[in-house]
Amino acid sequence: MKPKKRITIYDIAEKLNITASSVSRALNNSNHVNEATKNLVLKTAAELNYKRNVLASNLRMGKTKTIGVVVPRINQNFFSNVIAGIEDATYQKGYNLIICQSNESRDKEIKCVNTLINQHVDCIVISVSVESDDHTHLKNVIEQGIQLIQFDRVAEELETLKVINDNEQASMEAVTHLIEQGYKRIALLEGPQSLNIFSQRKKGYLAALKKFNMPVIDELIIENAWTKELGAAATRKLLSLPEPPDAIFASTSDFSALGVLDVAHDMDIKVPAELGILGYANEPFTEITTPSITTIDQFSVHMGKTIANLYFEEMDKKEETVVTPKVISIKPQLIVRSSTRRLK
Amino acid sequence: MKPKKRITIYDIAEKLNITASSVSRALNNSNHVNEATKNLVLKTAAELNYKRNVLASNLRMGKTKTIGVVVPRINQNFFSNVIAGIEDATYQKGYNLIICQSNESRDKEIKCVNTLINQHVDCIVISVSVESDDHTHLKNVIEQGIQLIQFDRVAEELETLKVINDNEQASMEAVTHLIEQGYKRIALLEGPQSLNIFSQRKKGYLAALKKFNMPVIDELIIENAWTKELGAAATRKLLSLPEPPDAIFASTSDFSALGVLDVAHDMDIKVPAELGILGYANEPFTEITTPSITTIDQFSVHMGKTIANLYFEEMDKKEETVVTPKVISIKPQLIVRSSTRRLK
DNA sequence: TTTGAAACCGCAATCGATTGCCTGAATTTA
DNA sequence: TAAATTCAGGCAATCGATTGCGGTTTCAAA
Repeated sequence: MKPKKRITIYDIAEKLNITASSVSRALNNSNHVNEATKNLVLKTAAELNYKRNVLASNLRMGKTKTIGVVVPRINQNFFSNVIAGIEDATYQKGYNLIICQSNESRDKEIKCVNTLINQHVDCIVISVSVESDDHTHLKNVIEQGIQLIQFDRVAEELETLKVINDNEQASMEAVTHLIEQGYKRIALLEGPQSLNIFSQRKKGYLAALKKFNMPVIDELIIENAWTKELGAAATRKLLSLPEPPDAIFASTSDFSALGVLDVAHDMDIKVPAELGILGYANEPFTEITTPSITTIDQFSVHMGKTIANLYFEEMDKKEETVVTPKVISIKPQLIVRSSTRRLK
Repeated sequence: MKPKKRITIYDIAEKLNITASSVSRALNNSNHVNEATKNLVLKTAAELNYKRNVLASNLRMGKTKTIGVVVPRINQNFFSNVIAGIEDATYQKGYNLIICQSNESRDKEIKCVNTLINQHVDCIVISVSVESDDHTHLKNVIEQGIQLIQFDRVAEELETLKVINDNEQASMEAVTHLIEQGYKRIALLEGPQSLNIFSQRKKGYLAALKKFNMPVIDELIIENAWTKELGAAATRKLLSLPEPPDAIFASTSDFSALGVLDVAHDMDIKVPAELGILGYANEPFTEITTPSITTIDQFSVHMGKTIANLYFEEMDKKEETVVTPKVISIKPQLIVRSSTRRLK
């Protein structure tokens, strides 16, 4: 209960009859100290169990070796994996992570970003919320000279570092797979088109249809079906059409694919024979449903590590004048499982 | 690219021809400033878009309004939910969260804790790793005057604030349920007994058997079966016994229960008719397996909020001399699903 | 008009670490 | 031997916000 007094450089200085300046230089391995004194300082620092006061250092240096992360939800598999990846890579370099969740609310996102700016984090990593249409708060980050890295859901018009998935390509491959399995009427569950990831996935869907000269049927495209419940509702609607689809690509998430599967079970529709189901994100549960769900893996932990490494690379070359807003695109992988495999 | 100069209290002071002291007092709503000047300061602060420099304030005040969280793995459903709960509750009070993962390694756990101490966090929230047997690093936290809150997996001998589940009670209810469903030979998959949570669950298992005067059969208790793979291996061993069990309580996690289910499927054993399966943690996937898995919900998000609120309560009464190491126990809830329901 | 007490506000120190500048000593070069 | 470097280390300012102490002003009571 009596907070033990922490040892400062002044304590060390006093003990060795030198000034704090020299102690500081010794601890920072400056070449303006005698090798002998340096060793002496290091030795007594260890003896006294000295720990640098990070607060003081931060204030003086103006940087905090801290990275702020803003995600819609911490407890969503994709995001917690990305965070785990970031943590893993940044930890090794002695960086800390401050985590915020925007809860898909623009207001909270703005507040989170401002908090992080106030905390003087060295870098802000963000995946924007659905509501987020205006991006002045992100521009603020850049104006403050804080490195900004967007991932997954990004504001495309902002020229920042970005780490994204090639959603369009993945989506096209997914739909191609469905077509190759002989599905003829492929429905699409789409998410809010204001988010780049969802509009890209739609593009991929359209591209695949075009490639195979298949018609785009408007009634098979359902807007805003990005939760399990919305996915289920959309499925009921689709399956009651005069000409129902024979496959549903839940491009928004595996959760909506799960909603599709539930409804199929309820209506006694055979998957994959009568209905193919394809999700997105490779949530752990997709492997263990009956039938298991074909989906797309986003390499989320790897994505986190990539983000961290991108930051460190950018730091290393900070003196270079040419600043190119680098975009790293990770190619997701189609994981074919039982819910769409009806050939062979 | 030109980091906009931030406004300080000196800028405000200069503009208003007063000293920084007064500005500071005005901003902190001290009653040692004239109401008029206070308003003037507030007004110009807003005009100049002043933001308090948190680093300076932290240094001066010696506290950071930051809570450090150490968990074995961020991307494990239970922990990410607890974190989400903590974040939710602390955010409202203007606190930040620094997150670390120990990866179940004692070394990394120690390093994480030391980092958090160095960062002068106001509170450390931790769920210890499996490897963690020696707890001097936690004692350090207390010595530094930092509030320590343990949750879920706790070092019982340390007198700290704790938020835990009543594992024994939950486990007993679970086994009671199995017995009531008519299962006669109930196996237990147990985790490392060095962790309190696992030994408590074993106690509950034993207590339930005793209550119903059922014998404890050693060969039905399998040590160290706390992953999906280990759970599967244990199940193969159990089911090849001369007298195999008719129910398996995977007390370690739903993942090991999933391993059990997989093996049952492979061996064409009917669940729940021939084998009852009971897991722990109410992972999302338990609801969607075939059959769905009976499990125990730990109210993880609520647990996170409880942790945060406990901290704030403790802060409020910090002046009081009597410091009682409070323990909050949350009663988990048995969720009965298909994998154990064979009556009615 | 004097006294006393609030009420305001400024001064200067403090929280520790860092760093530019300067001085004196040691060493090298001419 | 004198001049030019180099090297070590000290001084003091700095990063902004906070706060104890003391001084000045204001206003009311005597």
